[in-house]
Amino acid sequence: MPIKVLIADDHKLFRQGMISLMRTRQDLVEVIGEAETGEEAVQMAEQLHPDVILMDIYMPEMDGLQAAKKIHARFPEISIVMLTSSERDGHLYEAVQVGAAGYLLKSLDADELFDLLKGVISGEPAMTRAIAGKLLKAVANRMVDDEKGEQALTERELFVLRLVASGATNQIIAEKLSISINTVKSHLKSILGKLQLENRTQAATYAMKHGLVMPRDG
Amino acid sequence: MPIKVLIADDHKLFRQGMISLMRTRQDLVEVIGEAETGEEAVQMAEQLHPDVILMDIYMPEMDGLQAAKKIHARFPEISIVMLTSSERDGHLYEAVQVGAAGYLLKSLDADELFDLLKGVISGEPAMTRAIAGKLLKAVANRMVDDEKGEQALTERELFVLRLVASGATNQIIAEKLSISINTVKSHLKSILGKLQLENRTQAATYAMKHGLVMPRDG
DNA sequence: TCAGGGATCACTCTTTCGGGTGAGGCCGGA
DNA sequence: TCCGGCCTCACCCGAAAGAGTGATCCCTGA
Repeated sequence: MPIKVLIADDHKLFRQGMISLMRTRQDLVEVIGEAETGEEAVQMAEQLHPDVILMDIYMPEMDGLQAAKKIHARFPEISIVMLTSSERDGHLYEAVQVGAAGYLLKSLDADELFDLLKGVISGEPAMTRAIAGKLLKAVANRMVDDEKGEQALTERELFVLRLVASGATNQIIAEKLSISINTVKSHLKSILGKLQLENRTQAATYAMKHGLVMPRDG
Repeated sequence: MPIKVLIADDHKLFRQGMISLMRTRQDLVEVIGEAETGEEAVQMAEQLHPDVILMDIYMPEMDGLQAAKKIHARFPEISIVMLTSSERDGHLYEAVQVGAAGYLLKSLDADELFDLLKGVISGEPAMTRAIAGKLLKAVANRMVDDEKGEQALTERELFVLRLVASGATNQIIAEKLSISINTVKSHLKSILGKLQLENRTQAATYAMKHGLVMPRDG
């Protein structure tokens, strides 16, 4: 019995390509559905109960990480494998946190993908060595950070940081969050302190590097 | 005789998917090669002389737009169709200027792609109505020639931009380049003008998005 | 109950940005 | 030869940023 796969990706050409590819390995995998948005992915996961969902991150309406979170909460038996072009570490970490069973890049080879899918249904994580290495480092760094007493950013600070990265001035940020510019400065100072940065420009590049911003192109 | 196609995209899975798709229409198209980087695309265009190149924009080493420019200059008979997920207008305009014969989104349907490819080899532009509409508007607004056209940064400006993205202040940049802070300001003003940005923070995120900064571990 | 952290805000002060304007030297194309 | 772009620099000025200090309110955990 082939592995039942749901493909969630907003690029129709990519979906069609994957379907065409998987048709060459009908013994192993069977695409039982496609979703174009995160919303659709959640609905189809409920209706079709696939074994595995190949989920992109950038999708309209609801991104793949949010969709994965919802699906994993309701159907933990479904293995969700993020299949994306994003090499942002932040996306990887978030994927792990929302319960993804794997994180693969679209630069992967099709045969490797098939191999990893075989493992996934028996509970193995689907990821390349490079990705696994990143996770290890992250865990190690997290421990080091904890010992150092380094603090994570609060929700509010993350929000401010995202806006800073978008190029917004403190005044604009204040208006968007309906708070005073003094508060924005206060948050920003806290951000710079926690991340050991010197100015908003460094904060912006930090945010980009760690995938805290979601550009709608790529 | 099928249309000879070269696929340039850094995502192996996407390339394999496209090849698998095109194999279903062997009467119409034949994939004669793949390229993973812009560099490779230029080389393979020279070696293989395809009829059409399906070119992604984001690629390592050299992006698709630069590659298209080089290829078009040397082999104007090759039709270069940008096949990307970028809905950024700037990319579209730039594509037109480097001589691309078409601009398509990956959200396209495979059958539509095949139809458009048929037209391309007889000289028709490959684009959807939505894209064509954008171009019309741009021409009407004289945006292509007047504003979006000349947005190429000079070497000096690129250098300044990279330093801006690293979080350096104008003073620091001036010291690193051994010029006065006034000159740095002058360059930065020019950068902001060309890229239609408002401040250095936006310039920094722009630099990150366009890979102008050397990626570091972290 | 009390300490501590988070979110909010005010006020001051110095530095940095970024716009405006103008200008000189250099170099390559029309 | 002249025009235009590039790189360089200067001065002015208002706006924005960022450091410093202190304060209030709320919530949570020891």
